[in-house]
Amino acid sequence: MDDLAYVSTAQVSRALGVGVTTIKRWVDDGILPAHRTPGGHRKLLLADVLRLVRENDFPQLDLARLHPSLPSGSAVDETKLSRDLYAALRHGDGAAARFLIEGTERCGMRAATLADAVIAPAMHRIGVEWEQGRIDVMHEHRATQICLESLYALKSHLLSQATQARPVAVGGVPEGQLHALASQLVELVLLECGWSPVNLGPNTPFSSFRKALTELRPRLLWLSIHRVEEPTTFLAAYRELYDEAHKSGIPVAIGGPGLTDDLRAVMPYTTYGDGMTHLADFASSLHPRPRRRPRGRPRGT
Amino acid sequence: MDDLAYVSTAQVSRALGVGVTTIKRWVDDGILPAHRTPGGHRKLLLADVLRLVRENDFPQLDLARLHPSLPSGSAVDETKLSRDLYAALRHGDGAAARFLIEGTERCGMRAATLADAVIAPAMHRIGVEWEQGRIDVMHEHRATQICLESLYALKSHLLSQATQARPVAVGGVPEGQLHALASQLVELVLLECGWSPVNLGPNTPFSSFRKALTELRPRLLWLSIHRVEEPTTFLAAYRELYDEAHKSGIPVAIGGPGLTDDLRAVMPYTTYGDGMTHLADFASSLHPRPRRRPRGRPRGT
DNA sequence: TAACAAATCGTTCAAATCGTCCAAATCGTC
DNA sequence: GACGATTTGGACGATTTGAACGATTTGTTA
Repeated sequence: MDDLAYVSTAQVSRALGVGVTTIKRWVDDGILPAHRTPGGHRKLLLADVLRLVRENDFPQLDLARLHPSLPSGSAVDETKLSRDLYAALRHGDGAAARFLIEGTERCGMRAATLADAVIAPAMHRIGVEWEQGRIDVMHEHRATQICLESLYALKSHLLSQATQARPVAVGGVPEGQLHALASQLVELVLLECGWSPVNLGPNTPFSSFRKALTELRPRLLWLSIHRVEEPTTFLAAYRELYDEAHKSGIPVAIGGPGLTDDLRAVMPYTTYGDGMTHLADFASSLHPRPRRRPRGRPRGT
Repeated sequence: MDDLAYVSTAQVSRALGVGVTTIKRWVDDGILPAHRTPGGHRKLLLADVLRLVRENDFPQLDLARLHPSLPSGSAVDETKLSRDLYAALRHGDGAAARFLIEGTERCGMRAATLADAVIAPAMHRIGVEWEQGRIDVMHEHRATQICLESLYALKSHLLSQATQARPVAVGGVPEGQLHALASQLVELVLLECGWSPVNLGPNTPFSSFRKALTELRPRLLWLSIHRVEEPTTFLAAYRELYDEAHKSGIPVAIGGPGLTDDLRAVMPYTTYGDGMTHLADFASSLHPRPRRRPRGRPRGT
């Protein structure tokens, strides 16, 4: 993996839940191997720390803190990540999948990219294998549950950093629709864009969305359409909802594989996107986030 | 955030009202799990301590000494908690609800108690208000989503204490059923009882449960039945599933408001419970956790 | 290149924890 | 209630730990 990853004494001390002085002493006593910079700073090899911690019974508060935040950008191979995630989901390895998905945040990957370039391809492959009869619905459900779990964990992370007043966005999956995964991804993306998403979840009637418009006064409405059973009734109910949103000046973002070209041609909407990246851009344009520049030495932590 | 995940033997001894030597002995006897520093100091995970306090009836003097955020008094008023949770859910205050639900873990409350005495009553009141037309489905969905989110966060906490090999349990909500909340609670309860739950989620066909039996070889199968649309087809499919589980010696635990007395009278099952406390007891009996040796003189023989 | 903030260095020293001993308290059984 | 087995917890010196200090190194910004 990242064989050449160095970590500092402070990082290790935080990860293991002991004091910095103790880490220094362990290095000096030869318990932990370390290299030295010409100036005398200790540089511990990540692999050494992990190995020693696992082999001996060292305390391990949060080994995840040891993983170096890769330089944001092209250093992360999304294709490989997606393939690894697929393999983990295929075998029901929840721990591995969680590690992969939650690791993307540390790598600085955007939630929209995680959705479009990692999770979507992996779940698509699962779906294809299911259609081909090579796996059971069980495997697809298990994979979905594992993804959901990881997404909730990511959301929890983002929520803990939530700060000022955020505009409200409301959305969900209309009635008859079951797939909660997409809506959960939307929630994550909007959260990252500075919104305060209210996910009404799967199987929500159109009337409830209208109710939410008047009660929550959102500045954005999203709908995830996975499949449309009866286009006629769907269209009628949707148009009613859209009209009400339009009257209040609330933009409506729709997406999902249920929106065929034919269907979309007769649907009014503010924006349509076949991916979360599009949604993220649209949401950001509605509510541009203030950005700050870090000062000093923002490495590590 | 979780900076104080590790506690010392002295802290635990003060919190539980026992001597330091006793804590050390418990660790050495494997009653309390702990890591060791290279110097020999024991490092106890706060979560491990809370779990043991929760599962056995350990003395619980003052948990606040373990962590400033813990409540000073050990008496937790579940009724008040449930009422507060209801109010938070009713108004869509996700942050408050999360705080209440996730706080129960720190109070040493068992997951089953959280489910039966806190979440179930609160959601029941929401359901009643909905039936009376005083709130919309929207509010019920929003409340469910908020609960789900908090439960996932709790699960994440429990999962982070990755332990040894655990027996596998499989379960979910059969086809046509949408309520994921109950199945999520089951997952949490089983996790706390030392199992490794695989939740197949809502809307899972009976055939997939059978598939899971042969492929995952679980030692427990759970089914959450929220509503039964067509008793005849339901019964036929269920019986087939039960027979297969029975042949393999896998116990079947069922529960949920969909199981009326009439229905249950013609259903075979290993155990039925109208609450998570019952399930927790049953699961613990199947897979007893390490306990202290019985006192007194060893039996003759 | 110079300036600056943050992180790390080496050192000291008080506090906490270790392992071990043994007496007192507690429990199950007779 | 008496007995024996077991658990408990205080005390001891030896060891480990971690916070504080000023001096130095490191990486970014101007």
